[in-house]
Amino acid sequence: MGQKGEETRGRLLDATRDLIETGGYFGTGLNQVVAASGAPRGSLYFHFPGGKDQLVAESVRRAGREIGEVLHALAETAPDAAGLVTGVIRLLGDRLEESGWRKGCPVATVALETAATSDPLHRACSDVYGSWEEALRLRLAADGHPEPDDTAATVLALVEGALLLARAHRSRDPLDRVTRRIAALL
Amino acid sequence: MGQKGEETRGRLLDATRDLIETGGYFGTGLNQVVAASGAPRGSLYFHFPGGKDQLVAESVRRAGREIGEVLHALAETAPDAAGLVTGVIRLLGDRLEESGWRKGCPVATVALETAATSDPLHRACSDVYGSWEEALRLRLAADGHPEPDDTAATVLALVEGALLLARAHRSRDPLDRVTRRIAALL
DNA sequence: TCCTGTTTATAGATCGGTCTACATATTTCC
DNA sequence: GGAAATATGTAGACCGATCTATAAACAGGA
Repeated sequence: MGQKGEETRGRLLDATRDLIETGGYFGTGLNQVVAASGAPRGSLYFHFPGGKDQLVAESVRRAGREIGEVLHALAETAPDAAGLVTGVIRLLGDRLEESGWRKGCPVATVALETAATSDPLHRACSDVYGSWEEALRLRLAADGHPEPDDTAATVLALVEGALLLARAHRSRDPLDRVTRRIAALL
Repeated sequence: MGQKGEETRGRLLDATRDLIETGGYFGTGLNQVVAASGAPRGSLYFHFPGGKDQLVAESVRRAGREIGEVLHALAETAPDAAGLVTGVIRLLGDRLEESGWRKGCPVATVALETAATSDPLHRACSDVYGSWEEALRLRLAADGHPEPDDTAATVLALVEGALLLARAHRSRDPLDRVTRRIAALL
């Protein structure tokens, strides 16, 4: 495989991740991916023989892993569950605003577009959300929360919904409002 | 304008609405719209000279109005805010499951895809979400809720997030979990 | 020379959008 | 009242651009 090969592969995944976050699965063309990554067209199909689906699925999983790591790090350092959640929202809000309302949740758009059509992509998105929810659940359970399962799902839904609304309105307002009311759930 | 013309126009909007709900803006081709509606290609550009953007924007607003009417009807009949929210979730959940996880929120996918790129589409999505939030806020205020503004935004985010997760997992589970925890916010 | 790992070039389909021709109402004018 | 003129839609072929995917050519080391 070689070092150069791995690097090209990584550049393709990073470029894909950036582009799908803004435009989703159908809104991102492989021409854009090739142009943004600097890799030649054929390399894409060498590294991802499964084509666009494989490329996007791996990008989704990679993005999910990255955010998952941030989540775990915050879960270690935050004083309580409320601090964890508000910390995540602030971090994601900063990223969203700095990117000009382009970068919200890297999974959401693809998840909605492919929910009913593509099995491998649907599975990738489902797995990522599952892992995030599990991270939340663990911290809630460790804190002795009475309903860790339902609350983890609810908090994840709340954060995803707030990110969606923030992008739709191009404003941090929904994130701020949700932050102010989150304590009622925890 | 004529009766026939209005009917063709409506068929185009309905077909578009169905298709974008499943595949989003970029995932829906005008060929599909033309095929599904039965209208010829020329009629599309006669009724929607603004092209795809105008067609989709009007479809989003129409879908938003329809759900808004359901929301207002439920706000009149539900005994309290909790009943209103759980009623909405049950209704949307039924629709989602019956459609094979295709029909969640008719606005969400387009909102995410076009948040940073298309102004008219972004505005249409933003307006629809704003109208739904306002309907919630009015009912919360009428019930004497202490924080109607923040809570309306939070509840809307929660429902949208739960619909997103339900589609991602192809399961009602997130909707059920959120329903069980919603009382803590109201 | 041959194989492995890349890269270029291109194929074939589909995209959104425009064009002209045609059918059907509706209005105008004698 | 009835024909001519105008407005309102319908219909589908067609355009260049772009899409994903493949096939053929290329480089460098054993």
